[in-house]
Amino acid sequence: MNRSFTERVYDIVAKIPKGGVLTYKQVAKLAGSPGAFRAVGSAMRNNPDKAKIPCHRVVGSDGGMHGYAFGGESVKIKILKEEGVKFKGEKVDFE
DNA sequence: CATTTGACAGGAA
DNA sequence: CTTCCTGCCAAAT
Repeated sequence: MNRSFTERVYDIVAKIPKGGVLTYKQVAKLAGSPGAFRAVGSAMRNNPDKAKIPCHRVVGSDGGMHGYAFGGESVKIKILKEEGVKFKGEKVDFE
């Protein structure tokens, strides 16, 4: 398991089901460091493989986004809607 | 080893 | 509701 925290994050994000969204905090927690949500964002920004890392399924604590490395936040929201995620204004609607 | 940075979170004003 | 500050963690330089 020579996997860095970031590697683990990629694995977790890649496992997010379609129509589902996890917060940076959740991903960080699942990755083993419940306080490393910042490192999670850094990993997403690196995004070594967008085809396997749906970073658009990772949102902030308020269900909003802070950026998207492949088109912009607007596109990110659009993709999530296409995935079947409900939106509340410009933020993901949890439930 | 020390410093800087970042797609964050939470609280205060 | 918006803006600023602080705290936390990991990777990069």
